Amino acid sequence: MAQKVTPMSEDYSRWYTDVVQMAELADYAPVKGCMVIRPYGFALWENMRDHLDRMIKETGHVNAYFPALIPESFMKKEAEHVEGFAPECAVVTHGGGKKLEEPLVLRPTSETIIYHMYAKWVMSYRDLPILINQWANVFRWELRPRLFLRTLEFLWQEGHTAHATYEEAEEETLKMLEVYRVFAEEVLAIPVYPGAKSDSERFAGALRTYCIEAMMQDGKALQAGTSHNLGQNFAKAFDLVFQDKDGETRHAWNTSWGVSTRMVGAVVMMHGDDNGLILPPRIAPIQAVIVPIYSSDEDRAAVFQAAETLKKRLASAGVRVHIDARDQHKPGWKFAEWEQKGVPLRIEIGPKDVAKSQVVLARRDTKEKAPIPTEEAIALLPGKLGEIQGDLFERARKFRDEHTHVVDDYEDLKKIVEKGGFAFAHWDGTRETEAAIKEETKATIRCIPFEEGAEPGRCVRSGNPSKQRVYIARAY
RNA sequence: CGGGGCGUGGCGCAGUCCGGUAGCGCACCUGCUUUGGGAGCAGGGUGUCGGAGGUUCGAAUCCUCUCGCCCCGACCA
Repeated sequence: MAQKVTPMSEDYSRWYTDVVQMAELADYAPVKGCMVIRPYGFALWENMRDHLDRMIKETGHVNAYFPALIPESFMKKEAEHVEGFAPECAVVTHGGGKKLEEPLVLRPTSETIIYHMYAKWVMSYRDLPILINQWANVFRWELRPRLFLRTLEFLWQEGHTAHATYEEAEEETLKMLEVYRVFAEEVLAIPVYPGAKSDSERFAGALRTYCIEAMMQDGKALQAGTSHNLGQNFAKAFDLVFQDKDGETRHAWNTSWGVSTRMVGAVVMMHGDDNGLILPPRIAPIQAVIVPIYSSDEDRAAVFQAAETLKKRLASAGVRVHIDARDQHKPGWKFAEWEQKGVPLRIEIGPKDVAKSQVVLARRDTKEKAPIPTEEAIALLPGKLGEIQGDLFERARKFRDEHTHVVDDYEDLKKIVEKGGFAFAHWDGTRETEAAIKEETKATIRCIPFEEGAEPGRCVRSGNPSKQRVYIARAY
């Protein structure tokens, strides 16, 4: 630590990398494209994971674990799936000192092995639905890795369900997208646009893909979660059939949905500033850090006693508190370090405070700092954390709204995505137009919203009739 | 896979053009003074100069090969 991060305005990419490393969220591993998630980063991920896990369980799902090694032949059973994932698969060819008869793929996602197993477990409509989630690592051989955003191995949850009808599968797909929206907005304080992906952005093997799209502070889009209605594509490839009420044998309908450690990157890019990370209180590993200030031994003892008492009382009020008891650093150094690490609230206690039964409270996001009577601080702190959570979301939403522009002119669209921001424009719905836009602007159709912009118009690129507006932006 | 940059104490770098005792900052250790926004002084330890060959009396420096990483562009959560 003891260094400053590159200012966001100077170089956004470097700012991001600096923040991640200086906050000790992650570090580069010896293998290119791999990273180590450090304890502080992992604590953050655990908090995110625990919230989401609860939400997934509350919607009726159970956790299980499927293996990371998948027979290569499985990956080839669903045509689109093979084509989509083949280039980024890592393959194990040797084991036990011998060349394997059949190579094993390190899962890039687990549809194939999971539906193979479901096929064994399902006989009748009474066995449906199957609502399973797993927390796992997956591997995708990315050519251009970035900490948390794109690494060869990453952590995620993947839900895989099987249903008796199309309608039920579609309902499940949308239900989980909504879970993700709530998770992003209420837990991570990241506002998102939910919607559907265009055909060319669809998951390999899915009927339809839905997503939530967030806007980072450089105006680029980040896909924060996806939910797929897989139709019967995998059921057909893996003989996942059941006997229905009427005695007929039918293929099941599947869905899958996932959120990954990429979300950690989203939190960094969404809320951070030039002093480092800013964490939403709901997921911050430490919500309030107490920095004791002292010079003489007597002061030190008195200050620490006050700090310990305060810590106990706050902890019993449900606040995650940490006392920075290190002797080797001066208070100013500690202030800077905890700011880099994004701790929402800092509590300073010095001899003057002890004498007056007060503490100094400082907010990470607004930099506000003021003395406050200790009793009052204890009473108001949980609420303060909630207020910060809300303010972060509002600030992010304001930023996003200010950088989302309704456009009807192609030149305007080019300028907007170049500068950083979302264009909300009409699109004729064709693959050709989408490809042309991408070619000419490096921006893609991020999502087709469910309701907003559903009025007829003319495609911003082709001039052909359009049924509705879509979000277009450059993306991570 | 194309373009660019870089490998030298734990970290960040200088030294390489023009070969001649391997240096600086930070960090670390000890001591004293300090402590309300990244402390000061004194003392101390730290290197197969990414690797392999070669040229030379002598290579971090020159030559050949090689490995790795980072950044920017085409694909992806």
